[in-house]
Amino acid sequence: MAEKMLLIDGNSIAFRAFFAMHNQIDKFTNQNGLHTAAIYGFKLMLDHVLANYQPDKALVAFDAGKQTFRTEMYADYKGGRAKTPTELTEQLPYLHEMMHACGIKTYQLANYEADDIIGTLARLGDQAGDETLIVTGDRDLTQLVTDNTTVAVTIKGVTQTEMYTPAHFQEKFGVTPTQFIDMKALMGDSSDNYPGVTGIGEKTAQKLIQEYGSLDGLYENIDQMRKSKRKENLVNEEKIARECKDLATIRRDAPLTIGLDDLKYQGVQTEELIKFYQEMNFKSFLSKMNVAPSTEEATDAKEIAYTELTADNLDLLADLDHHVTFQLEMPNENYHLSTFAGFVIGDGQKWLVSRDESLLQTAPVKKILTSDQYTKDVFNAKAQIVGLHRLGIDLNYVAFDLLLASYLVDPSDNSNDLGELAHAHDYYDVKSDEEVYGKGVKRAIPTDDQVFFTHLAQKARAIHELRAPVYAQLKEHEQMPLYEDIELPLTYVLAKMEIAGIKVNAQTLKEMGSKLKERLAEIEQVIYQEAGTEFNINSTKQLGEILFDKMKLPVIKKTRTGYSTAVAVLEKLQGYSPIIGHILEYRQIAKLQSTYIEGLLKVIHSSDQKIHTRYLQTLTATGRLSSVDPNLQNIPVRLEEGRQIRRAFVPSEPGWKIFSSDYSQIELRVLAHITGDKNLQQDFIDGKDIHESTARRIFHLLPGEAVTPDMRRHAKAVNFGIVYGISDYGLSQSIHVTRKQAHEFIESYFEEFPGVKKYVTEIVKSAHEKGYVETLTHRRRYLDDIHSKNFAKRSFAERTAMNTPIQGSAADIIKIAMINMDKMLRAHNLKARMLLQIHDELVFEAPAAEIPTLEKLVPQVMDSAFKLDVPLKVESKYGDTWYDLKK
DNA sequence: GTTTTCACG
DNA sequence: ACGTACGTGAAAACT
Repeated sequence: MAEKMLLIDGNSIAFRAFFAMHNQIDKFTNQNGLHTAAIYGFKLMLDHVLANYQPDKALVAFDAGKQTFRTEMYADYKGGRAKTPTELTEQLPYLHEMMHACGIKTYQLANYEADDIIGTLARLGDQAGDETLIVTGDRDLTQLVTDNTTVAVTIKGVTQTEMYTPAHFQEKFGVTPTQFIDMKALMGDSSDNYPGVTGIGEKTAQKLIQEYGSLDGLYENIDQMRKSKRKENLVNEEKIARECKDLATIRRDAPLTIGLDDLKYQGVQTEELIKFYQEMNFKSFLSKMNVAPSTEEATDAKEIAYTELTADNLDLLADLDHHVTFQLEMPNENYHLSTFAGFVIGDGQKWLVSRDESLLQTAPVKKILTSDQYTKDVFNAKAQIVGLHRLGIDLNYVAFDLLLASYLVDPSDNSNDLGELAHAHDYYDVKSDEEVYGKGVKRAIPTDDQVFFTHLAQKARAIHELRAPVYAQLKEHEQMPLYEDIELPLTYVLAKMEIAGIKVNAQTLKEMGSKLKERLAEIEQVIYQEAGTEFNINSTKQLGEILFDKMKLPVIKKTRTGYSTAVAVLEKLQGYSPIIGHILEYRQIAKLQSTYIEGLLKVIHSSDQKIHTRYLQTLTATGRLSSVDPNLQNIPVRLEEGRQIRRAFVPSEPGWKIFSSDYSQIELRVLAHITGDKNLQQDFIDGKDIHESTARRIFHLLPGEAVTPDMRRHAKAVNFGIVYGISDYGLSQSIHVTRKQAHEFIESYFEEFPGVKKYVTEIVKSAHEKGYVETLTHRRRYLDDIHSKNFAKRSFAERTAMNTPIQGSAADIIKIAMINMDKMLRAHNLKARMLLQIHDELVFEAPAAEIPTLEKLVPQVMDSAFKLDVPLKVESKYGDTWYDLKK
């Protein structure tokens, strides 16, 4: 029977793995100072391949040493290569050890390279009718491709590969795998250090082989070739070419001492692998296997005692300490709708668990959750508040929220899973939900009490035990005020907003929907006419074929997978055909229809005709909120057609209005404050139109001269660019000027605003030194790529270093305003409710009679949220729907 | 599950 | 020369 064989080029994969992880090389060492990055990367690759390929036979081939038959033939073969770093060579013996633990044979053969071992085995496999996959970091091995042998070459990192089949090979190189060897004979190989024929590179070699079929064919017909320097070289260097062909050819008849029968894949030897991981200090692999990192800790770490709480033993609650850990378990991440699976409550000594959420409504439990006599530690307080609210319980006096606090310590640690987050804190005595509940369709709460209750108790224990270390980190980062005075109080405010929800008129949406549907059908027909065929307009692939293959429109931009058909591209094609305009119109309407009409209709709660979004408080890298299920922070506003959607958002009570206040230019004001730039500050203090005054400065206008609309537009783009971490390229794209002009705008800006220039230099320098940047409230973001050798990655990190303090500080300010606003509404006994936050805007609903109060109060609270060196400006509007807002 | 596109600040 | 504007979420197509 045909079997599947996996052949791995050990040295080249180790090499790739080592350099893929090179920028983190110091992170990967074990207890004995052994470097382990290549071993780690190798295992990532291996797991990836095994999961996707599932071989019956497997082998990792290694080079035996520097001396091979090739170096005998040609002394300089692979000469001139830098010495392999010892940090890599020291890892090779352990790779053999790891492969053994993985149940995979390793092999090397004196005088031969790994390539030849693989070539020979692949031939044997072909003859036996096996299917073979070769994994390598070296493109040379693609010459082994046949109908039964596929070669996977790593692209970047180690898990991404490019699969070479005969067809793909042909497409890529325009020749067959065998012909490719002849190409190499002509063009040589600089990394293996053999020369080929003088003056012939890849393109010429390809052309010649395509023309003559092979090296032999070329030399048989060389007399007919017209006289040229190239012909002269080919004739003079025939011997070299033939030698190079020999060097380039991978042997398929190496004298192996093993055969196919020796390659059976044995599967993982679990105990051996665990021991190996522990020796290598591979914590993440260990935690995936549910094993603690070191042998001592591994013993019985998972054991935990718990008691099942029932209606009959509620008196146990009275014995609890007054500082408890609590978790209401909701299997669905949307806590507005999730079922309840059970809960755990305890104090570090004793853990009480139950599947019966109705026990929460009994007096003793309810007292603990609501009373100021008990402080509560939880994971995701907002989810707990909303979930308990649905059970009629007002959770209060939360002290520690593991999710929220961890996010402040490092916002990139933003897993919503308690187990995963604990693992990130090097705490392993708890599993992730995915491990216990499964994923996809198989996800389910375990029916086995032991399994479920253990998981619940372990989660609670993890919260309890991580409190001290996480608090310590918050203190070290000077983030206690951010946590205690901003994020934790904000959680209650957000919970209140989510619970309140916003009323949406389904009828309005449906009516708009049917009109849009008609228009879509019309435009669709027109497009089919213009294209001369029917196709799926939503498919970028099909659309690309129509526009660029069939209609031969010029290709403006390509994506990784094909033609780009994005708006910017289509706009450039406007003049070529009326179809472009129709496609743009179709896109716009289709977007409204699918995302906003149908999307919003799906999430209106039937019980109250409201939409209850969830704000994610622990997701963004900058400290902004995000909004999901649905996203209410991207409801259309810029174009009138889309803006109409807002007509459906209405007050939830008769006689009420929608009221909204937004910060004007908050990010530029924050920029003026943080940079201390006197010119920028003065413009804000003087209450100027900031884009206009920027234009005035950067275009050096005299007092009487007018700012043209174009000048203002350009200045506005420069201002945006400054906030984003400007680059001349980015600016040139946004305002359609040359890169040189964009560069001049930026230079001029920096001359006029020297404080901003100084800030840009200093924040990047500081980010390099510290590895992170901070906002006004000590919110922190780490920039791992700031030290990258990769220009693109490093540049991105540098722009981020500029942008994050600005975007993040603006987020801090509105968060403070929200907390203060919530207090004010209560202090003034107002019925008004805060419903939405859209980064620089707060949306309320309120009785008409309260509008005058809000018009004074909201701007007052928002203005004074944070004292900057420049004034904050707030503008308010109100109306009968979210669409109808007027000043 | 990933890619492309497009809605928002 | 490199290769992009900063931060998000959702839908649809494709693999």
